Amino acid sequence: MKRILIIEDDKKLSDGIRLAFHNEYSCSQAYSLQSAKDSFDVRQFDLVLLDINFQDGNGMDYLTEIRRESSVPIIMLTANNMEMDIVSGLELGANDYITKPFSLMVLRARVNVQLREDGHSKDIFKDGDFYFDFSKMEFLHKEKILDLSKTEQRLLRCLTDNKGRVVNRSQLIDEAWQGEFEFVEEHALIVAINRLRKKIDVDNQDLANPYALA
Amino acid sequence: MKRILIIEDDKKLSDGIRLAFHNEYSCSQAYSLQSAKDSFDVRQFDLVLLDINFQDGNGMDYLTEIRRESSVPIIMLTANNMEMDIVSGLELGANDYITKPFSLMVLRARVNVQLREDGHSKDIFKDGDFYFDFSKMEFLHKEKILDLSKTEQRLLRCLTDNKGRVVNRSQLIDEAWQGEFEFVEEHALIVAINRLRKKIDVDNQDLANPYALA
DNA sequence: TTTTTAGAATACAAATTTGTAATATCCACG
DNA sequence: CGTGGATATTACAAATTTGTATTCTAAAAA
Repeated sequence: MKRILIIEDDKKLSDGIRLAFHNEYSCSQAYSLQSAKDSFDVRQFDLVLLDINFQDGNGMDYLTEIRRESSVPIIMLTANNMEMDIVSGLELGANDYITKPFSLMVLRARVNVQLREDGHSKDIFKDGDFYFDFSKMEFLHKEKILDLSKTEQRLLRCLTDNKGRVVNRSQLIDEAWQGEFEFVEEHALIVAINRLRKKIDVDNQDLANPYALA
Repeated sequence: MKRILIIEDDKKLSDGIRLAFHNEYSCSQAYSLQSAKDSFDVRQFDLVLLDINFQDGNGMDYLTEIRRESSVPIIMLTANNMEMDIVSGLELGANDYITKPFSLMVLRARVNVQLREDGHSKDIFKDGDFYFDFSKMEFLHKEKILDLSKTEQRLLRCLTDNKGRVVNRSQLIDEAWQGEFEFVEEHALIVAINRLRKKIDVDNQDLANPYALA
């Protein structure tokens, strides 16, 4: 279960969030900036909800501090709906900015967006028995790890980015050899594709017949 | 320059956005769903701004349609600030949802979040002369491409994810060998790190002295 | 049917990557 | 100073990846 750190001095609100997320996420709570710093390492979390106004400091400063050492998704959660606050929050590295009062449903939806593994995000591809996480270099078919070489990964990326489409050769070549293809003959692509197919070993039409005449 | 497709039937607004983005992004405009479908291939864009209410259909349906074939970032741009619309927009695969009226500054900030390459995003690391894009498998040092092997990439990922910190061996081992390390002796890690260092060839303290005793 | 052509499959050598071992270096501690 | 422990470096062989050549197959054209 993914872990969320709620840094929010309004205990009612904080508890409400934790309760609302109870089934989906494992929440930890800090009621002040200092206690957040003392008790938690943001790196241990998959997402941080961060308020701005605290007795003991400014959440925006803490945002900056976090961003110096981590790129954990951060959603600012605040009553300040001043344009400038939103803009600077996002520019300082926040991933989203929600102004109070907000609905827990909407908050949940926005949290889900940050944590999505549903294939709607750029780097995760999900289809049938396949699960590819390009950013983690994790390629699964029915839970089984596919060990792909670098070119295979690049080809696969090009194919999944164009799911349902016929990808022509030059596209695949561009993706896999990025400009260094002058030194290689086109037939290498065929072989590379062939090897990729063998590894993923499917008759999945999308992947098995991935390109057409250039 | 990154390309944005604005699908919005309010021409004033659409033009306003294009104008506001003029210096940063290259915008194309569609004033109806049909013209968007006819004239553009969303795949050619880095981001889509999508309204919901059109004469000729529902933006939400088009969102779903796009998501069947592409994971291009999509920001819904709409007067509907009904909770349920927001929730379902995000669930259907939108990356953000902005309700009209909105400030162009805020819109810009939210667009920038989606397109950020500033190292605040999970998969891009930027520091000094280094630029690593893990999701694209692109590793640069002063514009020069670093050709990293699979384990090197994984180790680097572990190190950049923990920038500024000392990473202990077991962490690196977990990241690079993901559970298959029983068959390998620990010294392999040392050698792998060594090779990585040689490739990135630096005395950058962060990277050159990356781990401590387990 | 035969021919032609594009693509698939196999084989093999060159290049790269990877694990292990052997050796060298560094540094804290006595 | 040395010695011991830890890390660094180098070397080498095994495994993997990759490019090219060759053969095979299938389907369209003649």
